[in-house]
Amino acid sequence: MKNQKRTTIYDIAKKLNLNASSVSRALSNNSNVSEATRKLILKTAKELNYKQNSLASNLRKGHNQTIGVIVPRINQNFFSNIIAGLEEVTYQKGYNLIICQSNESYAREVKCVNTLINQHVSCIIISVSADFEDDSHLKNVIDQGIQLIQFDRVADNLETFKVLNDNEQASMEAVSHLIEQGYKRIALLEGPQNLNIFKQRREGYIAALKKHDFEVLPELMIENAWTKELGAVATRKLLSLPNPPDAIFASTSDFSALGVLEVANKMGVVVPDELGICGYSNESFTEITTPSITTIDQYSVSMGKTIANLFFQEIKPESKDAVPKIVSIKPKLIIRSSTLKNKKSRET
Amino acid sequence: MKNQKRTTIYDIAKKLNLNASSVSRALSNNSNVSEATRKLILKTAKELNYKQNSLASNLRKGHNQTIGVIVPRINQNFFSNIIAGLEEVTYQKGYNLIICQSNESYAREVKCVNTLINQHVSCIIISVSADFEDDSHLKNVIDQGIQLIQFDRVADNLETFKVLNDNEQASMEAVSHLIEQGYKRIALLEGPQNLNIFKQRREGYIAALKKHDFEVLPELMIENAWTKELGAVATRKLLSLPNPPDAIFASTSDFSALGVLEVANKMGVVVPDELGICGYSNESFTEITTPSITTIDQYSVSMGKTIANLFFQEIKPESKDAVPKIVSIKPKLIIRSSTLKNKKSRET
DNA sequence: TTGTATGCGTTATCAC
DNA sequence: GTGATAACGCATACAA
Repeated sequence: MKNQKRTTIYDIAKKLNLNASSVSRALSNNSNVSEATRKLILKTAKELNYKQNSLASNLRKGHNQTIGVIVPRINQNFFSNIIAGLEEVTYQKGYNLIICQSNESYAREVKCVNTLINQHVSCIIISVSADFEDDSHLKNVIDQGIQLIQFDRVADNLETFKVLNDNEQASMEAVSHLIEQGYKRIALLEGPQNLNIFKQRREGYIAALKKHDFEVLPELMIENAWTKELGAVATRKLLSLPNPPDAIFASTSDFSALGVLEVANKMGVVVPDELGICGYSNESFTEITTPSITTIDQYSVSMGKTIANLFFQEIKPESKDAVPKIVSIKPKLIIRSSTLKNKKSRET
Repeated sequence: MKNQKRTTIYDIAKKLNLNASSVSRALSNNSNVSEATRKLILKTAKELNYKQNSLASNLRKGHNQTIGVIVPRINQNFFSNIIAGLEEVTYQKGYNLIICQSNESYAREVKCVNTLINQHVSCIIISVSADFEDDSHLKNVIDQGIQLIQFDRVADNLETFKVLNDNEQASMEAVSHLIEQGYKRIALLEGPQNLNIFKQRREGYIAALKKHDFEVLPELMIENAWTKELGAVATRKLLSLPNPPDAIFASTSDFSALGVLEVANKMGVVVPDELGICGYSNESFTEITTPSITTIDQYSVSMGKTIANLFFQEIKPESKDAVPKIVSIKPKLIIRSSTLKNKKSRET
């Protein structure tokens, strides 16, 4: 039962004294075949348990109903939601997804790109790794005639379709919210500045401060505070300053914000009264911490759907000239207890 | 730049006045080619930006360096961790993953299986959907000569490689722990009994009760309590019993346990003193709730690796007769505050 | 070591 | 409406 040969269209043809081409036509279900033979063919195909060989079909047709996806980490909420959204749409269209994770490594990202090129996928959807170096591998994708969509973390200078969050706007709203709540010294936890998203969040932070005539204080901006642990380290450092902040915007992630919260709790710093905390991403845990954490929702599942729809509506139809388009999605500030200084009513 | 033809081995051959077969040999890098021509070929391959067509290669070779994965939901912690683990190992081996999600729908699961068969994947790794009906589609996989590995939620009667958690054992330990903590009436929140995992967890529950000479009370076993919302509903029902439980084992998931906790908090029932709570899965939020939730860790990432290694070590090597093997992984009880009735020291 | 010939399973382009 | 045949790009058995 192991190495048996699978039934092909030839087997069906032979059994029915027909030609393989007729079988192919009948199965592809669009060309000219008499209704009678069509039915006969479908019937015996089922009897013989025929399964098409997509490899052969795609080779012949010169294209592949497959889309490649490269993300830094599959099991990170944001990305697994993106994938879920992508999969939802592509499945409906009969397309398959090949998933790769770069593990935040540039070298591995390059390898993933090459594998997907080899696989002749019709599109590559990518969010680049943290140690992103240059975009030659992405240029290569385009040179090979494969569509490219970047999302979230992108190579800025490369002209491709992009689906982005408006990080700057979101960041500005978050900081403005903190200011409106009466916080006076707002610190920023940042991620690697070679990634567009973190640059934009910094810009939003600065813009909000300036808008409200606040000083931009370098000592309140901590560069490498991406994880929970690093968020905790940064918080200890910040709170021991002679003039410590009274709010921390963990623009990198909710995990970082969680690190902030845990340190504050341990040190007996009352959140939100003595310290406001805002995270980024709306991880599910943010609503069940004590207090619950204000954060920014990126609509990740629906973002995944948007990306897929972009492909099917704008890129695939050859009719249109695919002029790279940038879609920007406005994230939403979710206000929770960790920044509600003035309110008595806390949800948690 | 769009519909250009990609360079093939023929292009390289032509340029060097060689035969395509030599190029093929040089690139596949194992056969007999003189070192000189090999280097020459590799050099011009790079110059012409040659990328192998895996479709053609796989068609010719009759197999595919690709593994198909079908999970109920990609963006569920357990499954995305499994996938991350799988991907880690398969990537090292040069294999690709095609990911599909059944969305807990049997009909869709069948479709996914068929697509993967068409793709000629060399192995299908599956955890079946909640409304799993029968295993004919899985039998089909085997009939087509494709390897099949089931994990976590499996079709019990089908003899295939399986990687399982020892749910019964874990469940028994959890309930025993509750009993040892002094809880006297322990309720069980259950999932659909057509899934092996939930049946086993029930059995573990019953075994633990019997072992400690506790009565098995049907009114304390709530059948459909899978989600946070349903967990909450079940809890309200349980706590309003004339003789309510003093502990609840949410064997379905941590989400369900979270529902229990939230209701308890709202009703002013003190956890763990008046109500012990134990969940299942070790979702990241369980350690940051107040109080933190006792739960069971399934080692999901490493389970993914185990599954992949099973394929590469036991199944792929044709030498061995692939006798379906069942690998059982022992989950770990993570004891946290929500069940530590007797202890003064709480971590949270 | 290199070249020749053939086939993997399908679809597309001809004829008839 | 149906059949014959070539081709997609690559790998391999065989001959040279």
